[in-house]
Amino acid sequence: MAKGVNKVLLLGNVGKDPEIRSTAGGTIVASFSLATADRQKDQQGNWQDKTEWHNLVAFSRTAEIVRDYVKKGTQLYIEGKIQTRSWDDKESGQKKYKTEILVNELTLLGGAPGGRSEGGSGGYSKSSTASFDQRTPSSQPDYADQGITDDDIPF
Amino acid sequence: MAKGVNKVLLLGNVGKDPEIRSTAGGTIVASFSLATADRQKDQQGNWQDKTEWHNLVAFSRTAEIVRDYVKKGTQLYIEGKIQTRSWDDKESGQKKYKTEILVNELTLLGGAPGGRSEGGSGGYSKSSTASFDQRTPSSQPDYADQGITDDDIPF
Amino acid sequence: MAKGVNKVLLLGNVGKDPEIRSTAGGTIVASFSLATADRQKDQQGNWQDKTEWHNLVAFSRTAEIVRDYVKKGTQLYIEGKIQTRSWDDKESGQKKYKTEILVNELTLLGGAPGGRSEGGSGGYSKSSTASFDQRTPSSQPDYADQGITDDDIPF
Amino acid sequence: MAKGVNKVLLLGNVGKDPEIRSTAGGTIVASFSLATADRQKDQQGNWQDKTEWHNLVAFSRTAEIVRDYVKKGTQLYIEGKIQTRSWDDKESGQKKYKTEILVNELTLLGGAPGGRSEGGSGGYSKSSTASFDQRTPSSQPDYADQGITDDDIPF
DNA sequence: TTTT
DNA sequence: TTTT
Repeated sequence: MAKGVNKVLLLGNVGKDPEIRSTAGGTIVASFSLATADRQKDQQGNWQDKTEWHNLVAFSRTAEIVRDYVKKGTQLYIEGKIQTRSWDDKESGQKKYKTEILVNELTLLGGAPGGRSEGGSGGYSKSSTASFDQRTPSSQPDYADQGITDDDIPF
Repeated sequence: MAKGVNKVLLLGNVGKDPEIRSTAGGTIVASFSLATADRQKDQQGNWQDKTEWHNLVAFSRTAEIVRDYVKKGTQLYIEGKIQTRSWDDKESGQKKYKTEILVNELTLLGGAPGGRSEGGSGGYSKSSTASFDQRTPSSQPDYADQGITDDDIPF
Repeated sequence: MAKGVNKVLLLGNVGKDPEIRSTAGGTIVASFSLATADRQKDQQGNWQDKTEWHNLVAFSRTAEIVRDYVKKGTQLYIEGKIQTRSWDDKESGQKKYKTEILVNELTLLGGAPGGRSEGGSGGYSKSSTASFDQRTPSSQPDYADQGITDDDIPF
Repeated sequence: MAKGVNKVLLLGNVGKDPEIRSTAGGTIVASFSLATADRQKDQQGNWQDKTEWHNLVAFSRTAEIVRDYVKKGTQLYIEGKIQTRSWDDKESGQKKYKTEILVNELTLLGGAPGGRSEGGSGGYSKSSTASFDQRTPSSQPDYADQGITDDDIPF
């Protein structure tokens, strides 16, 4: 029986090809960003588009679905929970925080140019080595860097 | 018509008395933290309680309700959206991020020791000047510090 | 300030072209059905698809969006609330109930064959006169039949 | 992987003591009604309270929690999905429909007069034989009446 | 009645 | 970094 509620619902487009890793214990981990577009009125009463970026993480079976079906541009509906991880930045000595959405459920909506029906055709690679999230500086909380073990997997 | 979905649902207890401020334009702003309790199985299969803390912010009418009815310990259900603000830390020169929940709707559930019907009796102060969230270091993004103007209010 | 929560989130496909009407007071009303697909394990442990049908109703601005962009097959995400209307069946004298989702927010996801960019091409009519929902017998609760006035519009 | 979304979130108070039954296969079934209060403006611009009643059903472990902790007046937050069952009314020969919320998750909020900490003291009985929902006429879809077998349990 |  |  739940004691509280911590639920997030997002519908938007994936910013980059997901990054797939494994923990020492063999659990698959998928990380990716999702953009949600918002239409809101500005001070002048004009409608403005505003994009909010979210950091998402998925484990195990959900991570496999992400690995197999999700890429840059994919339109996605997800349900998850908010989690904030913290760590000590080695450089500055400051405590740092990263808020992520742990994805529990996921519905593919297609919608991407060259979308999921594309079949992995040329000029496209899932094993992108490009840095996934430029917002996070060098001292970012990488699961590996933090010596994440399977104790940290939330189930 | 919405172009995406960015929705958060939280049910939990308020960590401290909310902090109430105003923008230069006179918009009331309420900031507070909310703890959501989670029960999940650990590696040994035992149920573990885990608390997740969320930073919430409310504006205008919703902020007034927070000011008038919400305090430390209040049990609350809220709906809102995720927003991440960023700023340059003056000390370290690093870019910093703070993820907050912008509260749109709020349902009071009572449940606080000496709850909302108490009427602000002794030993208790809403105008707490104590640092609101110890997790955030000295270089935290204060709306005032960042020269927040009414252009930043999201409506 | 809300006193309770009554929220519905649906993502699925529209079953028929929406039916558009107006109240005596000129409020536009859109009615349509939405199918949500579910995948669940049966007794033998096999995955089974199951479709659930929902009756949706939208008013005013939201109804205009439905009228202009939604048709048979459109993939849609909606937020709304559950409402059950009741009336006395003239034939049987029994009290009858119809549960509907009052749509507050709506996100178009395209996805229909000959989707929303089609532009109303041939063999297609919004002003379908076909009975909208066969599940409801002749004594159905039609807004007009019930002498719905603008007092009944929930805002 | 989900193919659609069918999600309901309710926060309100239980109308009567839940009705507890078992299927032939031994699955526990709990049925109860939940009232959600809404505050909305009427035509004159005055705030009006409006109560919406929902029929809820829970199975297995969730039904046990309902049996053990939920009674008339209990304040509850639930998550579930909408399901409409249909059957042929033996009397009138008409097809009838009943929309229910299948409860997946449940958070107790207490709040009831003589609430969940009461311990089942006198003058109070969970095994109420009183008709559960007066809105439903004599030809209501009872799980037993319909010869519900364990094939009908949705998992 | 939808859709994949 | 996405998308329309």
